[in-house]
Amino acid sequence: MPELPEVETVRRGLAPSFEDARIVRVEQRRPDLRFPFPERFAERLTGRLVTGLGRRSKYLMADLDDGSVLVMHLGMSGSFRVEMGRVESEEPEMPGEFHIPRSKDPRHDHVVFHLEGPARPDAVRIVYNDPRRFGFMTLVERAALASHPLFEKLGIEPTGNQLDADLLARLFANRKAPLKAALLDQRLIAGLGNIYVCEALHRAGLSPKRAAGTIVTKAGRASAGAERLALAIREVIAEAIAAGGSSLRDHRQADGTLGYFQHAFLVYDREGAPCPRQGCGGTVLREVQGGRSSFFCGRCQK
DNA sequence: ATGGTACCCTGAGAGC
DNA sequence: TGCTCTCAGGGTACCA
Repeated sequence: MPELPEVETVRRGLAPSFEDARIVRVEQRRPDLRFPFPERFAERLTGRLVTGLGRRSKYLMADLDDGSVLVMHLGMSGSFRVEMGRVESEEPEMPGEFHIPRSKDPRHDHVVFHLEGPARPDAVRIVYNDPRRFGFMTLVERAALASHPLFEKLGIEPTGNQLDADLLARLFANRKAPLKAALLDQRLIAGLGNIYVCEALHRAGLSPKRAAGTIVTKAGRASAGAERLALAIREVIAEAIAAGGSSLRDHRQADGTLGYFQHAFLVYDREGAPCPRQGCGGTVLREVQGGRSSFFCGRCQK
């Protein structure tokens, strides 16, 4: 499901169950997802205390008390759900109790973490479900994280003020790849995906097909477009996180609730709709770039 | 180094 | 109903 706002939403949903809990058992139900699980995966996790749950780009990382980090990526279709108590029974939920999401398709429940922790009186299970199996999990020593192949080339987070027009200009200078491709390049900016790139480009009034280097002036300075783009990226990401991410195809968050940012999409998956920009009058188009759909207004995105 | 493509996998929805 | 086709929020390997 995940771009950065969805992964951050998952992190916040899982943190109360994961943090300060002990992993008492791990069910690893197949040898691989996108990649093989590491050797002795379940064994290395069993007995560990989870000291924190973080996020870098689209990766979730659970810090463990032995100095290792459980790194998890959701791919396209991965999701977690939290189960508490006797979820298999038909007992009605207690009033005011959490909604307990049942598995949509238990065949794709690939990993189950059994936890004991202080957050809730009941034992907790965290279940990873991933029909397409583009997600993966691995274990990395914390001291080796920065130099790990997954992380060493990752670009900056599109949150906070670090991403400004000048940095964007530096990253994109002289690049001939389209803006769409440059924004999706995780080595430049880490965490953007197809939806939020489409949305940010529309907000900034920039065409996804325009060469990335053209948002830099001849003098090597950030253009007005670069200013708008940096702002648009930070805003759309912040708004999406605040909304609990986007829930496409009924994809639920860890606590069973749905994010609602999909209702704020201005162009994504809106081919043929009138451009929502005031006074534009254009139409939202869909064109494939690099094998993925770009949604944009052909009139106001230059 | 840079940019483009094919491919990994399953499920949902459209069209016939 | 059932078939076939296309598409899907990601990333990597490999090519020119």
